Amino acid sequence: MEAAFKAINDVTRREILQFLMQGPQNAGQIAKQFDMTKPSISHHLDLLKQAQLIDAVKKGQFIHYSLNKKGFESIHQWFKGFAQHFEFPKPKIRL
Amino acid sequence: MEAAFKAINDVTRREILQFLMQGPQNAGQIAKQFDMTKPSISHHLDLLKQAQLIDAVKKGQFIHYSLNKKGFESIHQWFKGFAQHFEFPKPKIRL
DNA sequence: TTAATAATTAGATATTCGCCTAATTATTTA
DNA sequence: TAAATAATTAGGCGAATATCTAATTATTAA
Repeated sequence: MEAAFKAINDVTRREILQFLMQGPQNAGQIAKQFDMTKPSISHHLDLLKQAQLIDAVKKGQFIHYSLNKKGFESIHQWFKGFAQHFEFPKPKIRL
Repeated sequence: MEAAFKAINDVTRREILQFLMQGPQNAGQIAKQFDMTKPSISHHLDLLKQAQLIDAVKKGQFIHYSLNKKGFESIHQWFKGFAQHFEFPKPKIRL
């Protein structure tokens, strides 16, 4: 969970996730979307993978990246409690 | 939104949010929960406030902190798109 | 088997982050 | 009004982060 919070705390990585909503893409296609070097993107992909927010599958010399449900679930898990809190606030004591 | 992602990317701040689910608390009560100096906690509270994840109301020499729906909504907003992508079970709660 | 392509790993650097101690501001109490 | 209490602000420091260039690994094509 730690890794997921860390991963989404960066604009570029969040944009990579959004881009991947269009479907799987290889590292080069992803890098092309950003004004940033490939090594930098590669590093971001690594952090997203560590957080299980994306999956990587090697196909020849390409690596196809796609969204991975697991990382999102761990964030969702954390978030759920607060969602409930706002729906069912502690009753205020009435005198 | 930027501020919210930043704010939740820290264990202490996430624990502060959890503690506040019990209800509003002043800065001293919050600081007592953690093995950390008051200035450090004060800094964390500031970041949480910037992210609108908490509210601060001064009552005499005390400042009462409580959860603020707005910050959570901004996270939810981002998350929603991915939830749809994965078709997570629809939440019973809408923020 | 050499060259080209896709991507990562390594190393350096500037910036941000989290924590501390010391000082300051604001409020209440003696 | 002076002392005590609650909390923040200021300044400093080591660790983590984001980015770059250069080098490396792996695969495909000539």
